[in-house]
Amino acid sequence: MQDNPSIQFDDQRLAKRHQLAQAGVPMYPHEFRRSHTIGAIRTEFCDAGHDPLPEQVMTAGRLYGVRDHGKTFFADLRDETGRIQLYIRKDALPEGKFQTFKSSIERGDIIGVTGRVFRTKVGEISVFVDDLVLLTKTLCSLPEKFHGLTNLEKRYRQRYLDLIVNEESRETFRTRSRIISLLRNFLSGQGFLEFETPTLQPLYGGANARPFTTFHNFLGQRLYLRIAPELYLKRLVVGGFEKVFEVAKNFRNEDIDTSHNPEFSMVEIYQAYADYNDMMKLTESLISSIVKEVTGSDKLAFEENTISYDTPFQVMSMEDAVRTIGGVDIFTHDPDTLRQIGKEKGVDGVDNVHTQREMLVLFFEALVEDKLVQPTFITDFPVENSPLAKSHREKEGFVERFELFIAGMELANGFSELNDPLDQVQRFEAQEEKRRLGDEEAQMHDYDFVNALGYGMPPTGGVGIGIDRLVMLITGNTSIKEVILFPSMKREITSATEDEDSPSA
RNA sequence: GGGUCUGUAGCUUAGUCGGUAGAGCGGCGGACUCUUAAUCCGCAGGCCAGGGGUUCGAGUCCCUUCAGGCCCGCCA
Repeated sequence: MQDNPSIQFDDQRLAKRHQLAQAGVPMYPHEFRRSHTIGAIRTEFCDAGHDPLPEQVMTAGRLYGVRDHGKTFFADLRDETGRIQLYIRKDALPEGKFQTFKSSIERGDIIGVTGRVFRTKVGEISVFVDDLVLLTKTLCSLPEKFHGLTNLEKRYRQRYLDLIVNEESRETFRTRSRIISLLRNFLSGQGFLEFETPTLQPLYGGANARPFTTFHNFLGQRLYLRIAPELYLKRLVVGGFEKVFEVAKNFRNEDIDTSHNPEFSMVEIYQAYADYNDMMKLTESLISSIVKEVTGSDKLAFEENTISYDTPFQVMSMEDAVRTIGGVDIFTHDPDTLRQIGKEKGVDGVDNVHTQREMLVLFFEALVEDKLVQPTFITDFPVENSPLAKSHREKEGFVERFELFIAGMELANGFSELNDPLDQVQRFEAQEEKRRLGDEEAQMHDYDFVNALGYGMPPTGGVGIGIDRLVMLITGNTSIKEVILFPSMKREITSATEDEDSPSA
């Protein structure tokens, strides 16, 4: 049976399965109608006494601890709503059931029980089992009951197993789901419409990143997995939808680390007749309301810090941030002096740039970013780095753009959207020039998009918020892999894949 | 890409100076009708991540491959 080393069924469990089959016990019945979930039993019968209540309940779940006392068993049964103890007595079960249970049903199996609720003499609410039925025989044995599964690689690769045994992990993903649903409610409540735009795109745009490339056989054409939904969502604003958003999976062909996964989730939001100030207001109210709703507090611990999500968040221009936090007043120095200062302060890349504005960005990244622990909007970026943002209404050479930093992480990025089609053409051309010079992450010239702008997009504010990082902050996880159910992992080479042509098949 | 640490039974792990690979949980057999990391007695279970080397002898030392963690670089 175990010829294929990729299959990790447990021989001892296979033997039990065989026993059950011989005895004609159904191992994978089609349904089981519960009268109560475990959580419902706990609420409804919380004041049960030592004598079993008259009412019979039917409930189901996975068996965790099984404590064998000879002619009785105590066992822990768990479903999504909670855990409850079963009290199983030989003399209470139908003829033969006890023996079947004892010999062939074990920890990890999924069973349904019929019984009556009571409280044990040490005070634990339990189900006095009158009958039980096997609902799913498991063939893989569960990790140890006390230490559980701690091996990170295994937790990520076999997330289902992590979820079975690690309540904290289950709680993290429950919270993640809740955050996304609150996000949708928040935006819908303000009149935003949710749309879905292409994931497979003939051109990629909306961010600076290397894409994944694929090929459509029928079209005979190369396609890219989107790096951002931005350019499509703005087409919707051109089309007359004034408040739109998309909860989008983005794909970026870049390295993997504790804050980057090749595919990640982002919500992008666009609002007509709004500017970047409005989008900052929207962003902070969205984030702080989700934090409060999920945790019941506006202060959260993250790493060694306590982060306050009280609004308003701090706002600082990039120039001010570099001056007050980085200690360098960029525009009082010429580029050569800045290069000198940069080298002294360990700022990378100063040899490759020549303007004060470019220096500003480098100084910001090196000296300021990771010091922004409390929620802080950094505003007004140099035009060179922001081909889709509108020029600043007051500061020459800058755009109306902001990024939100929390705990040193970039959490959101938004701007007053560029809607002047000619300006957009020039920005794309500048990007094309960068591409020609070998910048693989410069943006592609999207002619259909500029034509869309040619039909007129109202003044619009937009923002993208990283959902994975938001979940990290709210759940207190410092690795993005802890908040992505199935994080990208390198393929394992098993002996099965090496021995494709062995006679095992 | 660089550095560093890790990989031993299904899981959690011990393994000293290089000398027969040890435990707990889980499993199996036995005892036990209010336990909860149940308890007690007994048993089985290991290609020490893979490959190569040094050695009389390697889980242990060396080289290398694979996978993962962390830090740095790269990257919105």
